Amino acid sequence: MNRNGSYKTKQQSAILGFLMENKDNHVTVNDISDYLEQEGNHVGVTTIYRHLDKLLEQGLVRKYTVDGTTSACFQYANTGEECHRHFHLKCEKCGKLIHLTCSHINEMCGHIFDEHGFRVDLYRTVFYGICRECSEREEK
Amino acid sequence: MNRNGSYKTKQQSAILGFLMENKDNHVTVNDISDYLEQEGNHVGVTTIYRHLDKLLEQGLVRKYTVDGTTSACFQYANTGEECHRHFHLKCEKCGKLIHLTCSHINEMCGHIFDEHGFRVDLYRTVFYGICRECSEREEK
DNA sequence: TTGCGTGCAAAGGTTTTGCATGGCA
DNA sequence: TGCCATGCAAAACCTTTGCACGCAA
Repeated sequence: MNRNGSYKTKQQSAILGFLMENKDNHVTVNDISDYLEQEGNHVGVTTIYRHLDKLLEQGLVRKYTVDGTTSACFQYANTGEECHRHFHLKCEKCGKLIHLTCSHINEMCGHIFDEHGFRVDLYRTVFYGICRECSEREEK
Repeated sequence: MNRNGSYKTKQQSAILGFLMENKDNHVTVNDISDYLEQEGNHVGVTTIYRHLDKLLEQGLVRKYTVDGTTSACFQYANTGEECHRHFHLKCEKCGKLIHLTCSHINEMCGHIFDEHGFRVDLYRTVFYGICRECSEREEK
């Protein structure tokens, strides 16, 4: 980090710190802004966008958009393999976004690639459906 | 169509017509607006957004966000029942929509339901990724 | 001191909402 | 006639850009 003449600043480490704390979830620029504000640590959104752009270039975060949302989602990119198995379930009833780690998914993506030549991008893919709670609520 | 007290209008059929003509590609609100304008058939963007919302609810179009673009993409969706049985791959490079029937996917959905209580709606779910052709093109 | 970092304000773009008018049935 | 549909304008958002000032090294 901090290559070719860039400075270390409080804002930078605050943003990166929040991203790392939430490495299991994606966050929006608003999430970051609100959190820092709440911490009594105001950082302008401009600065947040600019840091995210840099982190993106360095490959330290991933950016994606989830269907049905308007703003971009960012997530700290851990280098572990698990993140390739991390996928998203979106409940169409309550809107809840579920983060799930499951080896079956990985297996299936491998199959799709081997058999059909299509490389699935799990970061971008969201499974729509009905979550357990909403299913149970419906049955009554 | 035209259930519960909705009217048929020129704008409606113009929009749907354009979507159907371009069912192999995704289009943006701007594409629709520009095309209709060019045809001497002005339709306000508000109207386009409202129709797309309705069509989305009825499952007649799909909505995507493709990385690197700012505006949402829409694509006419086949209404055939087969679409409930197979699943969809969307190439992020060329925009192609691939319909695939594969037992692995059903197996995996069964697993997600059994293990995680989440009932996946294959009709609404789209797998994002890169298709074989675009992969091969990239390698060069 | 030097030059990048910051943040406000403003601009640019997409999507939504309010409201008066138009048009289908 | 009774509603829904339409479209303009304006608002609401998200994101980027310009510019003066702040701050790390």
